[in-house]
Amino acid sequence: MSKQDKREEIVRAALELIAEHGFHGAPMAMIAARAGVGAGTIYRYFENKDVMIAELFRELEERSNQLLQKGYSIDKPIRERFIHLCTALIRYFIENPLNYRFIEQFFNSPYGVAYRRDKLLGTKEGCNVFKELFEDGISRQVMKDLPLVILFDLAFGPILAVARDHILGFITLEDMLISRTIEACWDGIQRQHIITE
Amino acid sequence: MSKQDKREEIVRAALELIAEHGFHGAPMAMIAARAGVGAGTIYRYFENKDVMIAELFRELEERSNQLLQKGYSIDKPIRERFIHLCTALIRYFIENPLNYRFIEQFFNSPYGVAYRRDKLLGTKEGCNVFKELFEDGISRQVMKDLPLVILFDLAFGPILAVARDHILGFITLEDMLISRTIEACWDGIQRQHIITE
Amino acid sequence: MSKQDKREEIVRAALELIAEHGFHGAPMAMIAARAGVGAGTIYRYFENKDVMIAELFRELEERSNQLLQKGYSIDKPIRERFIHLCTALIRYFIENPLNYRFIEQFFNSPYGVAYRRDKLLGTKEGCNVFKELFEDGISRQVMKDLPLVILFDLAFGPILAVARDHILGFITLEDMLISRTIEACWDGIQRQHIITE
Amino acid sequence: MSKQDKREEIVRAALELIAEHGFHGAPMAMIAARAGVGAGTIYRYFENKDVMIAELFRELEERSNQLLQKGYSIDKPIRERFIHLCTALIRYFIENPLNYRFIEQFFNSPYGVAYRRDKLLGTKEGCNVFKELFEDGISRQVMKDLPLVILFDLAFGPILAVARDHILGFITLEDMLISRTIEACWDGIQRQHIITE
DNA sequence: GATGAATGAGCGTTCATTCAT
DNA sequence: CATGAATGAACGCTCATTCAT
Repeated sequence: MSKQDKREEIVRAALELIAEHGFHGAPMAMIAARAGVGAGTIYRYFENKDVMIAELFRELEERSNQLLQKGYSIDKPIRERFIHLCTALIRYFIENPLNYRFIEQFFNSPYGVAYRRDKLLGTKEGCNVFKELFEDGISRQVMKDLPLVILFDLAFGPILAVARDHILGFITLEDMLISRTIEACWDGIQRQHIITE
Repeated sequence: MSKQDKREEIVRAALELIAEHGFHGAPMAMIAARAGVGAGTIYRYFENKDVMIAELFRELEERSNQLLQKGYSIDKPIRERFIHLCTALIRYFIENPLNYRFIEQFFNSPYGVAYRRDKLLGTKEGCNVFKELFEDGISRQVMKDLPLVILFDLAFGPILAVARDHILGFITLEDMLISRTIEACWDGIQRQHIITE
Repeated sequence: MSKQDKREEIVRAALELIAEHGFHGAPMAMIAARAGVGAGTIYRYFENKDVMIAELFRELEERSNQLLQKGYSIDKPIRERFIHLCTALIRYFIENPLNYRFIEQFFNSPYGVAYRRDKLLGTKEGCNVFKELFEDGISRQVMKDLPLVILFDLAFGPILAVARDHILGFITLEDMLISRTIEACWDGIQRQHIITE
Repeated sequence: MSKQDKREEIVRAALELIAEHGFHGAPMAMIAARAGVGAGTIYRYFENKDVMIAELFRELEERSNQLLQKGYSIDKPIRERFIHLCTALIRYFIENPLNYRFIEQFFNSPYGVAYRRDKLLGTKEGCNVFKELFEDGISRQVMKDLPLVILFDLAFGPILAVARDHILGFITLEDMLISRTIEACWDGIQRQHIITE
């Protein structure tokens, strides 16, 4: 097995086990066993468990970011762009439930808080299409003029929640339902128009 | 210290430590120490750690449910009822950040999944004002005709998210912002009217 | 409940629970609960758990000794006396399985070793009919001229074993079988006669 | 220290401490300390304490069974075979007092009861020379026609008892005494002949 | 005197990490 | 390098004993 393969195997095993059993239910020895490597070997690739988890997340994020970009164009209308991104995101979660579960674990942990702090407040910019979109949406007066953080919450709150509920089997998200859910999110985010009875 | 006080201290200590460090970061010995009691004492009040956590959640839930009901009337319009409940909920979280953090931990754990399963699918009814409200909203054609689970996600997703972000210091939710956020949630949930440019 | 009654209840509860679950499976709190007294109360009657167990044994021994003496006469032939005592002993065990189980536990523990040391080597004499019987049997040349300890083992070894196996349900000791078992013990202990084909 | 040595050390330490202080008086940490290994190391060799004890017993049993078979022939007379086995057994116990004490502890515990149940009632046959011998003895009308269980008790009851008393220092079993004790056991078990004064 | 809540040392067991091979 | 056996601190939990009421 090549060095790269070995790393790949460790990452895969860790993702699976953490997604299935949580951080605390996935001992390093078990991860090593599933990866088909020695327990000590993991430490050649990752300084320790925390670092491994953080790096794993980073890799998932990168890959999912690339996915979101596919077919995405900054030239299309805000609404279309929003729907495109959200749909892609839900699809990604539904098709990769392990990834979803891992990401969920990650966010609901001290790692996640630090990560979000960096993302929202820090200078670690550049990579976030959503941020761009929301800033665009606000400045063009298509979206509500709310703090960015809240727009994020209005979008990601429901999206993560429905993905979770689908994965847990509480609902079945077929295309129509995904679409209607995202429309609802959009309704929450968009600047409301004058309404006539 | 009276028996009731001791239990109170344990509950407070557990809540604090679990909120701060998560279930796994809050060993029984640490909880005991913070409560100012012996390690064995906790087991006079709770059968084991799992039971303690479940009971703690149940108590929080009960108290918060009572709070939500205050000033709530089934006779008022759906929208008003929705805003009342959501506002009360966000306020409760903001004013009791430890409770929020604990509840968050609880939901993001096997306990929480089982709990949600009971709540959403099971027959364990009666206590949930939100469920009532959403069913009412759908049948009166005020809310979108989406599965209950999704309406829940459209409401709680953002609410929990903004509460978290406030508690983490990413935003400051003053009254106006709370109000506007909830309005946005409502926009997502309500059936959209015919719009004129 | 009178003081004497209370003590009685504690003794009964301790006997039952220790017989059923062993010394380590019978916590003081459980004994107190079954006796219907407070946990601290036990310590008014017994200095600690060890002392309680020792005293419990002493009481059982005394009562069983009295039972063995019933209908026993030093004037009857050795063989008859042996059979009388052994039969009474087996009967006692069978009819009081809890007592048997407790005594067994006691002997198979540090207490039992110390007790036996006292009984066999020490000066703590006087109360033991068996010792008298065996010494009598040896001096009258009816029993084999073996060390007292070994005669004890030849008699009690099988008796305790069959009682145990009856209580565990491995055999059913009806009268005939008891009688034949004791005869076999006697055959082992008695001086063997000249044999003709 | 090699892997095999380490296991050996653990087994030795466990045997010693359990023999000396009983199962409950031999904590895993103490066993580890005496074996000169870390506490967790034991669990690399044994799933848990119960399994360790059971396996330890199995190993002792196997070795002692092999010992008993040495020089044993099914073609010799019943009596001779009986004496051979019993002598070997007592010798084994006397020369390995720790093994004796451990085995005693084992039998006087839930493990032992289950084991005996299997051995006596179950179908787990094949390995037991004594059972074979007794069945042979009965069918050839050399031994008393008593249930197998009782024959076991008549033989093992005294043997275990004298071994114990030797180990505890209550008697000293030199060859002659061993021989005479076993003869006495045989007298108890054998079918008695017609006797002339 | 009687109580039973409180104690905390001690238990069996786990697991992130190290390091000799 | 890769390994996986070894480690030991830390966990959840029990229970003999104490002592304020």
